[in-house]
Amino acid sequence: MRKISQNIEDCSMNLQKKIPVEKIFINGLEDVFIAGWIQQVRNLGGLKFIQLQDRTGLVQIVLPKKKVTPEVFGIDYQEGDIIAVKGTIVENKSAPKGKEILPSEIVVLNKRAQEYPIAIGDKIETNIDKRLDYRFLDLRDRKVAQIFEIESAVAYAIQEYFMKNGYLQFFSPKIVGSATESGASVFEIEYFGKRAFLAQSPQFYKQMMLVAGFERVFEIGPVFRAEKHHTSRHLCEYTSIDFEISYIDNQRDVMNVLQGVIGYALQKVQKEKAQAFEELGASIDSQPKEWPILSIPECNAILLSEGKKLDLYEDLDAEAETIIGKHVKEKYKSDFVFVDQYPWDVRPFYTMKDDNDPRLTKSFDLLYKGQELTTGGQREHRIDILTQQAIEKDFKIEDVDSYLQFFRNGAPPHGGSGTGIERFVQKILNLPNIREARLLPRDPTRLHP
RNA sequence: GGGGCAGUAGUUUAGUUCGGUCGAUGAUCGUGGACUGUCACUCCAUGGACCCGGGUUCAAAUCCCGGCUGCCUCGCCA
Repeated sequence: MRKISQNIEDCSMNLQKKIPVEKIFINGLEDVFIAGWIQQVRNLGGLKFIQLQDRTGLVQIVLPKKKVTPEVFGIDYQEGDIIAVKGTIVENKSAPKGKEILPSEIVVLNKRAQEYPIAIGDKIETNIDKRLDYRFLDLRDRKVAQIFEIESAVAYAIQEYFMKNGYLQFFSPKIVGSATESGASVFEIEYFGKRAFLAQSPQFYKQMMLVAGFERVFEIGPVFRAEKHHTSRHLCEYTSIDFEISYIDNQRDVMNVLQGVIGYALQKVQKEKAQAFEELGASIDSQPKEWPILSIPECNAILLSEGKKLDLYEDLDAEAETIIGKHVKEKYKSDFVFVDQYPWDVRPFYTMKDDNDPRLTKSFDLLYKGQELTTGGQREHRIDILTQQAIEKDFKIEDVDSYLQFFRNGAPPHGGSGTGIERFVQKILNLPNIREARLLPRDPTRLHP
């Protein structure tokens, strides 16, 4: 026994064959082999309890002095130690869920070298910035880990939806040579003596792929924004879910895809991560079949009735988004609303203008629970109009020329959208700060770890 | 980029109003001990802190100035 605990190589246990904690009480197992870290030891003298945690859950190991070997009983177990346990499932009324593990053998795979630098669990809530400094330990808290179990499932559901619907997944460069889309907000880097930038969006590459003939493309990847915003909903680096499709009649086709993919992801994650939602005390409300669409003029009318006056050609501010979100929740029982026909003044030059009012566009925002989740719309594919619009937005033609080049050779009518996955997860779980939904956030002051 | 508030043990929190009673509170945690059914146990003992720099003063956790850091908020966005 002692030899084993000192040398894993000699261990008779095959660690890769350990059983996930969530699976030990199903399938009528009698003997189990599990491994994880010690979440807590409760020592009652002649009786000890170890709460053992692995990725999938928590289980109680019971150590009655008279029923386990002196070796197993005598080990100085501490919170954070990594142990492997062979044992028998025993039933006991006072055990959690009525079942616990009586160990025949315990191997300490690694002892902790210090106490935790942050508090894990419900007793004390450590501040978010300190938790982020020690994110690897913060994630030992199931409530934190479940956020990323959900994010992982969301990402997978989205990929699955797109793949099933004939989209091409592609990967665009994140080091780019020009920063035309939104000059002020890019990070500048040095690239072998040349100026380069971190991609602020895959926008141009998505469109390039459509000109190439792929018709339906998507990418889930990092984007970078050099904005010194101090808010609970912005990051300097986040993960963008982007898609772009050809042969659309108008922005409604983009909305349909968006409702399809977001709706699918919600439905799937709710089903597959039911346990996580339960542990987090979160749930997803059912949504109407058709998500409401409100034009900017319609939104203005609603805002006016709520006592808030906004210029027709102005962007919705945070307060306005909240009001609209509340309105559609009450009226349509929907957490989602498309705000359509955004003003031209607040949209990029490649946005297609509205057919009837050139001060509006064929673009929209998708609001989720009163906050902007997605921006999308139809893009201008006609080279002469696109060129004109670039000039209108004060671009020098030579700066956008490589982009305009796509459209000189024929581009189909097209559109698409971009969604921040962290914001999506934040809103699904009603997290107070987007940093909770980003594993290792980058903001204007945080660069580590 | 603007505005507001804050920084006290490993974590968290009281104390700052009105400088002295602070040799700094409580919880959690660590260490030592007791306990055979705990439920992020209980009980006993014990350990550990005023963000950094300058200033005012007989005296600074407390007041002033600067810096750094954090939180909230607005703008902008996803």
